[in-house]
Amino acid sequence: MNSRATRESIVEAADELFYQQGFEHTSFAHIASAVKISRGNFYYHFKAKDEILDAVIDLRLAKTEAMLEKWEMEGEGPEDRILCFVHILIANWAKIEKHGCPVGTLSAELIKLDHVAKDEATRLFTLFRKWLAKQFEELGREADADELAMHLLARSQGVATLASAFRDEIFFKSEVERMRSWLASLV
Amino acid sequence: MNSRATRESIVEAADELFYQQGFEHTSFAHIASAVKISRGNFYYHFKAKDEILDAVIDLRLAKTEAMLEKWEMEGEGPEDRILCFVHILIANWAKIEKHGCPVGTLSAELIKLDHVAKDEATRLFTLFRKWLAKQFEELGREADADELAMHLLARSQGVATLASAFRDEIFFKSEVERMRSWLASLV
DNA sequence: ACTGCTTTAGGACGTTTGTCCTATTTGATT
DNA sequence: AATCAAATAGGACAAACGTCCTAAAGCAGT
Repeated sequence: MNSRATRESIVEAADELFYQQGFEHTSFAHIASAVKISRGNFYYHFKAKDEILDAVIDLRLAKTEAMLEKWEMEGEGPEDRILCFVHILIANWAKIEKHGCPVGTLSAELIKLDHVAKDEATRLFTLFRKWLAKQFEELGREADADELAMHLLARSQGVATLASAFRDEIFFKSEVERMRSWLASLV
Repeated sequence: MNSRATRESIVEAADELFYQQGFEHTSFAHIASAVKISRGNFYYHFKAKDEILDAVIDLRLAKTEAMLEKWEMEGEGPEDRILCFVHILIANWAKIEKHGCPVGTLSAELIKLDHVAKDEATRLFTLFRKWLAKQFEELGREADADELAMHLLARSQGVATLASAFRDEIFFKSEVERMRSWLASLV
């Protein structure tokens, strides 16, 4: 098989498993059996486990960038685009309930492990931060755009954490509604 | 040494280490060297690692209950007491920056591991939830007391997550200020 | 068919993990 | 001083971990 194709299957399987069970708890054997290749073959594509983590983060960064660009096209105005962000929470509720927010939980785990890639993981947050700030600027909030972006980001994180701890969809949806009305109150 | 005293040192060392490096990443050897006892001696006090986790959660539950009771005495009114909650964020900033919120990060890790004790960890959240709801009731918000409690809890979680990812004390304090003015707007 | 590079399989390695076992020490009671 | 349960130390154990090595298979271009 093509080297690139195998590499991509590894990264995608690792991406999924890191999200579902965490980075540290996911072993090479686990990824190998998911991709259906031998353990030894790994080291042809990656020199170490940390390299897979880097590749996974890069993949997530790329996917996120693509998603944000899509919203940039779709949303008719800045408020509309920010609502796109709020609505991924609802769209991904089933996964969030089971495994939390993919950005927040990875970042938290790497911070706890004091892993070298923890700042790389934070870049995922930065992507959303910058994008949201841009929307708030276009909304006429040049002065506090970044502050508002961080505020919304923080609320999403909190909602994801608590909703998955309590497995409470009612709370989840009521908080999303709260964010919408908060957003409406800004305009 | 007294059996109880040793047991307590183990639990306290484990509590600290679980917070600093996570439950899974902390090994028996690590706890043992912190308490300065032999690895083998562990199994006189605990049958398995999970039992230490249970003991750690129980310890945190007890400490939290004591703290909430203290606030119940100290705070002059419900608003004052809720402010006590908000202010632990500031008081614990140094630790939060390094290791996140002790409640949220443990809960998130156990959820990710799909660990049997994950619901036990959620009880820590429940403690704060019930206590906050009680304060909001006394504030005259009987109708939506629990919703407000969860809202405040979620915001604290989000702030802790983001502040530790970005190591940003400015954002941290501005969000705490935001919570205070939100609280004031309720009265 | 042959060659040479790419890709894979499978096992060996040294460590570390949680767990268990047994011998020894400690300390209170007689 | 003798006794005995409580408490500890230290090593043995299999399993799992990340890593490395080598031989074989796949697959082009000639």
